Amino acid sequence: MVTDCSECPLRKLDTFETLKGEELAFMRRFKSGELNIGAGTPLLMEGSNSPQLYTALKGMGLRYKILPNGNRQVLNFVFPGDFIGLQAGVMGEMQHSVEAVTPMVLRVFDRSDLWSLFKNQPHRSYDLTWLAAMEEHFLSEILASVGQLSAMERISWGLLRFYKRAQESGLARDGQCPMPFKQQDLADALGLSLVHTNKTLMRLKERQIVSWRGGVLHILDREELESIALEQKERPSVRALI
Amino acid sequence: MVTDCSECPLRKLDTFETLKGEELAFMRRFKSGELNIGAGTPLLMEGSNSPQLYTALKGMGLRYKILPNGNRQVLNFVFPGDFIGLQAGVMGEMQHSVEAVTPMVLRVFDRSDLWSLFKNQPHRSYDLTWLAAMEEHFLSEILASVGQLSAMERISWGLLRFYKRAQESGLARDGQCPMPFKQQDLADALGLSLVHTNKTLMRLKERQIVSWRGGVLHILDREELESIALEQKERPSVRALI
DNA sequence: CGGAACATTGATAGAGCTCAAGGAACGTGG
DNA sequence: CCACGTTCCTTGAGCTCTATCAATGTTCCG
Repeated sequence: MVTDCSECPLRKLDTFETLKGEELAFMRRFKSGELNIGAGTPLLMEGSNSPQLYTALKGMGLRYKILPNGNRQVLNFVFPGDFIGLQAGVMGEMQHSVEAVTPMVLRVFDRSDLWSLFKNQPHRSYDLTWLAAMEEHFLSEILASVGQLSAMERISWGLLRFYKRAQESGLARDGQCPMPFKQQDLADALGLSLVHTNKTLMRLKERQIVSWRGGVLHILDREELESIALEQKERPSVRALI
Repeated sequence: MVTDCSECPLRKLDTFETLKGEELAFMRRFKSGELNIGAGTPLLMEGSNSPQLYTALKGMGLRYKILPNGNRQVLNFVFPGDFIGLQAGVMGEMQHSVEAVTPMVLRVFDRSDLWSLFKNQPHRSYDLTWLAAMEEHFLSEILASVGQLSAMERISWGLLRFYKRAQESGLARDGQCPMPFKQQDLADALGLSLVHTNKTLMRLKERQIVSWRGGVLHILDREELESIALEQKERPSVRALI
């Protein structure tokens, strides 16, 4: 069964208007299919020139870079609703890799349609730029955390951030959300070693601040977690007023 | 004297065509003036909702975030030709601050014109998205370095990257380029302490690999520097083929 | 039941931080 | 032109945090 465009996750961007008839028709032509992949499947590889773009509909994934020394930096976690491959679409080549961590369902777009989108759908192209700016914003937040926080602060920040992201995607309830990643993934995302990540997580568990077992993350003491993570302010959710 | 649009740095993006008459006329209307600021002047503040966008014409600057604990993460260095404020333009609010480090000359654009650009100039709006994707790409490279490299590797990588960037901007010759930043800036960019940054720089100087004095950076042994920085491959410079 | 993948724990070493002080460069005012 | 303050750079000492190494537990699946 193919999800209809009128309920596409990308559309959550439309805060000031819904798709008009003509636009909707365009988007229906734009999409080119749906893709199911298993856990662990690589979706895009660094250096590849994929002819396809994706929107994650279900499941979770991982964006990462492998460095010349073999180390892996996880750039972020892919949630349902995320757009994948904009870089390749716009720059001609992926600068990082993406792989599925759970089974995923993806909406597939044809890259060659991207230019016609810019030509004919200013609203959509504006949304794309907005998306790119958002990703840039999130990356800079991660960079600031990895660059400036201690291990305990980073882990707390990372878990909190993940939870908030899950909330926005409607995946969280009662202070818990799915967390299908490995400790190694979190370590690679925060620039910490696996062992130290584990020990830090242990301390958070002992202190009854979080629990993370069996692929489920519980936030037990959000206030405490926020104070450790140095997080006060909410993330911006306001659209531009143009 | 006002720089003419036909020699605007933004135009270096045009690899497959130059501005046609109509487009050029549009861009001339788009720009709204030129701005001179002194060294140390804050240009945009995190949280501000600036009605202006800028293109750096001359001078250098710094993008950074201040964390709740007072630490500063430098996101990157601003070179001539860089676009400043796209985030605010598209998201409605800056998520980081920008300040001049040398005296700067900036081309000023009016944010309210951005939407008409999307509506009327698909090429320009495509370029903007490309720009945002490029910035995302650079940020992810920095993140990977900060997250995964040792201090010596990071410093080498940072200097090399800076030099390459200067080369692209035409600011480098004979293995040297201007480097008007402080060691503290580099330290904050790479997530290192000032003291350790200094000691690591000293070792690079002793080994005759780089020299950095009086605001000028010399790359003395580029091969060695590249090998320490784990850099082999060139950065991508290919435009999308759409 | 056996093996693979992942999580946990302890011991040890070293990279990088902090503190503290001194030196160099540079602009400013007398 | 020199004294002086400020800013930035440099260096040493000591200590902490985090990485690494090496086992042992645990879970899950074939």
